[in-house]
Amino acid sequence: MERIRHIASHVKGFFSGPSLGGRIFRYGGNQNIYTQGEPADTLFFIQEGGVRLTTRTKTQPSAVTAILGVNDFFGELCLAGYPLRMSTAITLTASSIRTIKKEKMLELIRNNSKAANSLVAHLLSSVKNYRDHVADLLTSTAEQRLARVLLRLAHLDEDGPASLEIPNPSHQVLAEMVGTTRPRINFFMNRFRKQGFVQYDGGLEVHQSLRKILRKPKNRL
Amino acid sequence: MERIRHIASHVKGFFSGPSLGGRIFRYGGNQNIYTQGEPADTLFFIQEGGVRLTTRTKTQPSAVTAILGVNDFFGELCLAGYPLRMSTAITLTASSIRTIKKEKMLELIRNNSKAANSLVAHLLSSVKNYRDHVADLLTSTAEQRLARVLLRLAHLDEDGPASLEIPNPSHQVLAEMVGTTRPRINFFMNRFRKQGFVQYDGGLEVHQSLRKILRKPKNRL
DNA sequence: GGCCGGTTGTTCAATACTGAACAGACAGAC
DNA sequence: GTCTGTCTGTTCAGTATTGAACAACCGGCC
Repeated sequence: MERIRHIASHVKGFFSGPSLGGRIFRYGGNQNIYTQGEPADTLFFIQEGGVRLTTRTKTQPSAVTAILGVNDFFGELCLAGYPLRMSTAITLTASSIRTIKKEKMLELIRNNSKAANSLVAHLLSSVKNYRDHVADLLTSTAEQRLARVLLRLAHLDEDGPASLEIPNPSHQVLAEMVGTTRPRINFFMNRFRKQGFVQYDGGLEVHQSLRKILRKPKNRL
Repeated sequence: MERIRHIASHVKGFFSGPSLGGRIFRYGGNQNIYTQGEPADTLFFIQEGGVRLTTRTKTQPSAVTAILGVNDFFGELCLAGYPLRMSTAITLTASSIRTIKKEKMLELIRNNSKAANSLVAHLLSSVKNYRDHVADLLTSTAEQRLARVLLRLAHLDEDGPASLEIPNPSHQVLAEMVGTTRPRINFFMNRFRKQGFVQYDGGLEVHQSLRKILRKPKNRL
């Protein structure tokens, strides 16, 4: 007799099933889904593609707080009663995204314990991701953070082992993901190219060898 | 007739009630609760005091990924099936902390929809906090991040309006919270003192005027 | 007393990063 | 075509930050 040992992957795919009845929207790359400050009463669920969440603050430049892929939620903060979007959601690539009305979701998690479990599982893994991201931001150099962002973007299309074409974000957007300036991004990208870690023929191609950067200690030219 | 509009504060205090039956432990300041890598099968809930979560990585210095206060959870990742602690939990001040067995918690959220709601509400607010933290790390200077950490620590004892005594963390720990080096912390603390933003007589006293630092643009000596 | 470990205070050269500026490429609008 | 906007590529002076080092202070301990 198996006891339930944890909330986990056996419910992870729950929201990709057809049981939700929400509508599905298709977007091109780099398209706005919602904007910070708009009224918020729906959640979104990524069926295909990728999304970035950007947060503006008063005095500071804007920052990309999350890079999301297939099976990730966003806009979920409206469940906690925030009436307005806390960030701006923009697609990274062509995406298909399911919308779920907040009320429908609340009803689901009240009446369907599988749905509740799935939501909790997602939120827990989301918390873990953010924690890792914070640890990364506190300890890594800008170069390493850029490497991580590129590898993350590459894995949104995950398959090939050696190298991957990725959605082509502008240096400005990369700067907001990494927390640095555009010239700095340009500088690092050139260096990555010279070292053969990325390639630039039409699209951008990220090699797995870029992982070397992550292991590099903080010094040296 | 009121419909339920969101999961929120009406269930936030749920876990501070006596209904859980978990044991309550008391700790002094700066005491280890659990260590990264240990087996994980309990959650913790802060009744009183404060806790920091620290993450070690292989090559990098360690980083403080969360500063938690009253009514916050930690150790919750075991619910998602991680068998080992992903970080080290250490008290900031004398604290009283309720432990809840993972199995008990799973049972609770299956059978008690109020408990499930409370957990989801907590996780959502946790996600929001992490998002804000990430945005902060991406856009602020080390000086501003230190100011934020000090203000956050001050609010753990929240009451007085003008200035607050706070638990006295070493410069080394502050460095791990801010993501910089100890000499840098020392430099900023001296500057804060000269500007009258903090005071140092026995304990550390943080004035609300420290908030000015948060509004300061990036330049100038 | 002396020793120890952990702390603060401080210096410094080497390195990382910012912000502003300017030029060229390219694509769509008119 | 030309204008406009957005992108890459690049330079640079000024500023911020690192990492290592050394001195001094303290509390506990033997």
